[in-house]
Amino acid sequence: MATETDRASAAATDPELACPTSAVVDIVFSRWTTPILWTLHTHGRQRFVELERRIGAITAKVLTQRLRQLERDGMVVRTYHPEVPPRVEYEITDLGRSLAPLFAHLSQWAAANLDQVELARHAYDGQAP
Amino acid sequence: MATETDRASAAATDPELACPTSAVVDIVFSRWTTPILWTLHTHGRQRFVELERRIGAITAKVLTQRLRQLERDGMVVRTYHPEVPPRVEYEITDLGRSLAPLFAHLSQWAAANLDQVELARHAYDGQAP
DNA sequence: CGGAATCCAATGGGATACTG
DNA sequence: CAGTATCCCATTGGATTCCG
Repeated sequence: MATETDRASAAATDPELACPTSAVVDIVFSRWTTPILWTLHTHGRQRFVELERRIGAITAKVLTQRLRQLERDGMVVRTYHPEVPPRVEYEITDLGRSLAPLFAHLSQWAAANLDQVELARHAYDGQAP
Repeated sequence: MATETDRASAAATDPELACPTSAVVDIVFSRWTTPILWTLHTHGRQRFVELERRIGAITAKVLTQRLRQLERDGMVVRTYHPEVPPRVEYEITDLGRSLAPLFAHLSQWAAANLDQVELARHAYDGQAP
């Protein structure tokens, strides 16, 4: 709900006016979302702890938050198994999988240009400390 | 400088271990960077105030910060003209322009799938408030 | 196990005022 | 004009504890 409210407040404070990609960025490129989607994509359906361990540096709290957001955006499905101990599994959806070419494009750009960024940084840092 | 230090601390706390695209995300998809690059790409070389006005909601402080970062990463060149009043022009570099296909891919994905995200959100919000 | 709740420190970003 | 400096608030994220 609150669709037009969202849009209104977003248009008031967000960069969407100046850039048509901003909406996607907020959905897909929030912090930790790419590692989560990547892990779910490459390792398939898995439990909460598995995700936690594979990603490594993330805390349980933040992982939960990001998974909730991804679930709400339709990128991930959460399956709760009422057992003892409880078991929860996460899986990437077709919508989430549709990002795969985009991610490939991204890592391709990285492979081709990341060293140029490094060079630019060294040049910038080395001229006026 | 501090390259290996950067890498070490990044590997300790960042999601790079789990996702090869994280490095790019930090460079390209930080807040406000896509509107800035988009504006520079579509309107060409322009002054600080022009950027400020076109992007709209951004403050001068934040715009300066982001421009500095983009300059350091080699995405933007800053040209200072020592006049009165001073004049500063910003322009996108070839490296920055190399992101154009990626941005196109992004907005293409948005056009095709953003409504699905909306639907997922409504479904999620409408089931268990 | 998979969280939710609480507390707390760090960071980011806005508003304002000032300067070369 | 193009910032820098300062203050301040809101949000984020970490650590910890507790629960079904």
